[in-house]
Amino acid sequence: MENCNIHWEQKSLVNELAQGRDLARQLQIHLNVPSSSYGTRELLVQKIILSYEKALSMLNSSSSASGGEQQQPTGHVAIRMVESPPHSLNESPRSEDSDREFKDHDNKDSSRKRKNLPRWTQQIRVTSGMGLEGPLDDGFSWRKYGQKDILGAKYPRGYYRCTHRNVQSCLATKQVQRSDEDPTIFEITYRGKHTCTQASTGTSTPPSPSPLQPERTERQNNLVDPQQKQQQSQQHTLLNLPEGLRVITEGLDTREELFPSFNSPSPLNNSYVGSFSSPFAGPTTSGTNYFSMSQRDFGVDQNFQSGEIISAPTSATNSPSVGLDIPFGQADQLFPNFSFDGPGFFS
DNA sequence: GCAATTTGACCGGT
DNA sequence: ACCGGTCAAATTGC
Repeated sequence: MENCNIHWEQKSLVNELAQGRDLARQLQIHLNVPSSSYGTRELLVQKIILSYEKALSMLNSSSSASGGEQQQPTGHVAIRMVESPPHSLNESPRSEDSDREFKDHDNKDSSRKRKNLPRWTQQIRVTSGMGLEGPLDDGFSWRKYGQKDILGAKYPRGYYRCTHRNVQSCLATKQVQRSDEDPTIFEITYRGKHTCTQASTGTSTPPSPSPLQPERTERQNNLVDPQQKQQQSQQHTLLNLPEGLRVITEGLDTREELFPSFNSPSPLNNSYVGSFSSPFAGPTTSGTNYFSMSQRDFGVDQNFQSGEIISAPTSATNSPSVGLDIPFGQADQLFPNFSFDGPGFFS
């Protein structure tokens, strides 16, 4: 008897999710149609949100008997995508970065300069209580290779590259800069797509959380340094994280599909379970859309405890090497955990 | 002892 | 010349 009930609920849930997906598709179409009005889009967004909210509530009521704190405990992670200035990317053959190592060898024809690599920015606000580990941990293994004081910036900028750069020539890098105004905000600029297969490393990278060490040049001892400790998960134990994830997509008129999974009927785990969180919770971003997603299906890092992620896709270019890539190829990087490999990371 | 981080130097673009 | 990004030797942590 109970099974029937559960089945029914599952069906409803799937239904709801499918509806949300369809709505999202519609929205995508609308985004591509310039004639589409904001109102229409807004409506679609509302519908999507509603749909996800329903789904989430179903999940909450039925399963998740554990605690029921599926919604939004104390922490939130808000992601804000802001379209960044066009940044005319002239594909000048010669470009900035000094990859001596690569350059010296045989870089003549391979114009795969880092300039051509996709690039976007993510702003993360860390709310009290949460270690910075959370938002700063995006599921990838980064290795710090530099730190620089930036002109006009109060805090130094950290430079990170993929740990597997040498072994797998993964050119992904990122920069972490703390906002001087809001020390709770970290601006993380990603560059390049991860070509490495991290999760498979035999040696389980210890999730060794690097202790938060204060930067030397800092003036505030309150805040911790942008230290990334990533851990690759060999097993995507998709724990249902109680955290709520607020995604603020702002000015996302990029025709690019940031969320390819939304419209791709791929049988994979595209099942995004999400719900809309009441607007009150959100910052002032007017005209932005909030998604609150439970992380269960995203395998989102549990470290995301509280904090807001305000992300802004910056100029991105297709990586020449990966012709068939998603335009921005960032969906999987912005939300590395959302894809397949959930950071199994410790507990 | 190894691996990651620190930190000053170096390099290239503007 | 300045500035941002990277390298690599030294240092630190595990």
